[in-house]
Amino acid sequence: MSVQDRIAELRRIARERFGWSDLAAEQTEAMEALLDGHDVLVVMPTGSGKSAIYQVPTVMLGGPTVVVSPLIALQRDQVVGLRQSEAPDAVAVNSAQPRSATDRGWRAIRNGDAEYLFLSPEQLTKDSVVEELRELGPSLFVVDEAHCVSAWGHSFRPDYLNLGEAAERLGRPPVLALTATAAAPVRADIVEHLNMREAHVVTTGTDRPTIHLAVRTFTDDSAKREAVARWTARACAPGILYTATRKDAEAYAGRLRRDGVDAEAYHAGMKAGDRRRIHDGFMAGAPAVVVATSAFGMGIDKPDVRFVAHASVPESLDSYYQEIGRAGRDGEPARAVLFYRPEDLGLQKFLTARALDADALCRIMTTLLGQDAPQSRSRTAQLCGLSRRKTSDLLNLLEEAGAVTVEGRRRTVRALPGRTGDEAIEEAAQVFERRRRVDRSRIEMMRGYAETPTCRRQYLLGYFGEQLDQPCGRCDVCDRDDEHPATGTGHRHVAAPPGHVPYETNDRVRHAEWGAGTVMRTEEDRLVVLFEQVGYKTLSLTAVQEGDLLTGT
DNA sequence: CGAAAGTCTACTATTAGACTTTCGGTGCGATAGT
Repeated sequence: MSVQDRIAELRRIARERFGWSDLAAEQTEAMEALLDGHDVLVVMPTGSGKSAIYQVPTVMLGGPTVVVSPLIALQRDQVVGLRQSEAPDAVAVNSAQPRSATDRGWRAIRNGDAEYLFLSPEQLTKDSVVEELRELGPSLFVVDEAHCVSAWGHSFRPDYLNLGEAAERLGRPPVLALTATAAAPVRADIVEHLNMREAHVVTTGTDRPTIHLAVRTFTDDSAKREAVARWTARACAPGILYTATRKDAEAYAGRLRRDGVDAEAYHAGMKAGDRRRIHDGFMAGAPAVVVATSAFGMGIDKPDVRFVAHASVPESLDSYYQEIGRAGRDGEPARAVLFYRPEDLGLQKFLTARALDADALCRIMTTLLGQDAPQSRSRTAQLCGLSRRKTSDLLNLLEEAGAVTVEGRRRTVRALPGRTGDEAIEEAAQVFERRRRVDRSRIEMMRGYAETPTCRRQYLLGYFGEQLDQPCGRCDVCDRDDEHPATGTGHRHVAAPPGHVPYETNDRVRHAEWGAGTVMRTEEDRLVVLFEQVGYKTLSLTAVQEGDLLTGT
């Protein structure tokens, strides 16, 4: 089939089976790459038809498509969506449904009555699931919300790091990773842990131009709280107010209700029933405002969210952009306001970079070295007298450090020979230290956004590796400069004349001390470089040039 | 890292201030009890 014929066929399927009158160039580009057997990483805003990229080719390929999805609620939505179309049926396999439903699902897939199978990464750690899938010979392996690999894999949901291995075990079909936002280190994490080969990257711009960006800075905590409550009460609903803690979510929701706002709190400590009620209610129009921790949002595809406010900074610009991206999906103007207090960064430092428990690490290593046979993770936890969670975290660390291997069948762990416990612990500590530095530097980039004297959108897009040549005109910094053009501050964020800065975004460079890195953004007098070993660093251009600090590679 | 709650001290009646401790986010799956 010629390229033109194949694209025509994709369009026909999209139209007749899914009811989509057209496909964007990026969509067909990604579909083509998949059909040619390539691995593909797609970075496109939610609502731009990411799901189509696997849904349409599945019809042509015919084999079942495995879709890894982080939340059971999300799986359910997708299954329902597909059932309502003329497209092939979909099923989900998870622990939240009765055994009989799961059995029915497997039967439907085996008989070819359903072509899409949704499951969590945890399901793919079960031999029975992998065996079953291998016999079926899936034609595509899709990881939805792929930034979770990077955001959660390293500690919260470690099974995300084993998806690459799972894909191998079930026959290694082409791998498709989908996400709305992914800065360079996140993309690298995804490609690495999904074992993607020469991943074809397809991306539309990250920018969401109709979202107005603003930051309001405070030194006093109570003044900030008051401002958050007042601003939110007056803001044009519907909207989401993000808080850093559950307690704050409850407190703000209570305050807003007393002020006559139809607001509800939402966080993971609430009963499942209440969470569902508030989620569904918000989608339908009431409550008008949800005050939530980061638990709220994935799967919220509500077109008319008019604001996303943050009562406190999240842990990275990746999360921040993910969260504000839920505003203004209808293309109408929306606002993103960050209520910023430098001290709030402390909580994020605590949450992302707690200290390494060297003692526990030592215990695990000693225990494993003393075992003749490989052990299961939970057995290891038992032997060491540690929680499963902690054991799993540390085992991942040891695995990344190459001191421990996780073996197929029952995913048992075993210490690799040829290394003493001390060496292994030392190397694991280094891996941990590197990750911590990178996490810290990401928090620093969050600080950078909040404190930048230049256009916010230029800063934000620069973080995601995209250059915006002119100030955006739709952020608080640009607004200020428009209001006071005579003060002469307007020149601050005019891009440097071409040739003035000898580096460009995405240039590969090497620093004598920090090693290899990528230029993420350039300003008149400084540049931000993402180093693989130490994370983001802001360098003064004069220092770089005078000290001859960077060499091109 | 920082906020809030808890405890102690001084020193003399009701509380102010210093010091210490605790707590803080995201979900899967499996299991026990209605």
